[in-house]
Amino acid sequence: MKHSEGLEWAIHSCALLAMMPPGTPLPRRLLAEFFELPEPYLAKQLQKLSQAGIVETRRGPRGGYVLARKPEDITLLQMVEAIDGPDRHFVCTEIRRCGPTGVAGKHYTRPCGIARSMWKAEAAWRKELAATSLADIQHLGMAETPPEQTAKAIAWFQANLLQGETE
Amino acid sequence: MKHSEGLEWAIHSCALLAMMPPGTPLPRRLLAEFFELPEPYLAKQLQKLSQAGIVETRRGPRGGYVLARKPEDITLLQMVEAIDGPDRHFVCTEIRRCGPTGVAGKHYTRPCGIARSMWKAEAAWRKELAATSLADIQHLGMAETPPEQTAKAIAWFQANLLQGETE
DNA sequence: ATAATAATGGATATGTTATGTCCATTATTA
DNA sequence: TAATAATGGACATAACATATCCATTATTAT
Ligand code: SF4
Ligand code: SF4
Repeated sequence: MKHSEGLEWAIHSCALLAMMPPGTPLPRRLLAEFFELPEPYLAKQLQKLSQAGIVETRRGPRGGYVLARKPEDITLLQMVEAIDGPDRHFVCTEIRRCGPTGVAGKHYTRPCGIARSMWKAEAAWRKELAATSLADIQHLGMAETPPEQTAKAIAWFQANLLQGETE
Repeated sequence: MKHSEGLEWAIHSCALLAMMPPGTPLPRRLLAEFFELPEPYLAKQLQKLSQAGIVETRRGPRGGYVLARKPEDITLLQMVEAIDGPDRHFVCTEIRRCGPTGVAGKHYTRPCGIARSMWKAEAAWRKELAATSLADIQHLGMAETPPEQTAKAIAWFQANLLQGETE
């Protein structure tokens, strides 16, 4: 019971896209290089973000990924569900119809106290995620990160984007 | 990202123990038979519950598992952590020290906005689980389950317990 | 004491999912 | 037209959940 690593990568990618000046798509090659991640696998996560409508893609030269909406309009829940799916974590397998005593099956057809309690807790989790936007995450990060840090990262990307250009 | 099936079994086992009249230990053989689960694997989950101090064990004939505390004093969180462990679901792998730009590593040493937002949501989940007791779960279930259902389950166990006796 | 019951914990096997890689295709731009 | 870049399917590998087995220890009844 832990989140996939791909989720971490996806959120980080979004956070990066959010801090780039608008109108500059980042190709996944640079994203992978920046984080030192395996590019083909990162591609999977970015595809999921794309399918979920969180990022937009530009194909061809000077293409890459851009946020589809403003950071304020992208919630943590949307990113999490894009990668991990919308399914509940606690699954009721009906555990052989809740006991062998025949009658059981008839009456336990609706979710019982166990499932509902677990799902209620998940709802609290989702609510918190839905209340957090990508912009909120940025602000939290800013409070701890010196501004020149952000500038350096942006500069790195712009330099590497240009490199492909001039050669 | 979903809970192990073992968790479902463990909670169900606790719920059963809770509705049994006190002082009657249930051997795992009957628990497994009741739910039609593989006994050796269910044993693993019960061992975890035992190690966590949620159930107590009686070895030998007429032995089995009993709740270690009153249902009001056993929370859902305790059961979940007994099975799935206390670790956080979102793990920060430091993702190559948060970027290649050298400086990054120095400043990002503390959890950033991403990790803290994810962990905040998990805290909400845990809080909800901690606020739910085994007794609460029982009451929720009672509201939907006819009383004769419970009686039948108890009777089934007592009959099977006696069976071993008389032979 | 002895035999039977029952949990324990280590070792091991199997299956499923997450992780990682590769490639042919499509779309876009210079 | 050539180069860039995302897409999606197929595939390989690693990690983990699930499942089984067995020797051991503790307890109770006889
Ligand atoms: S008791 Fe509840 S959680 Fe368990 S199988 Fe039945 S409906 Fe599902
Ligand atoms: S940015 Fe935050 S979540 Fe990501 S690796 Fe750094 S501290 Fe961990």
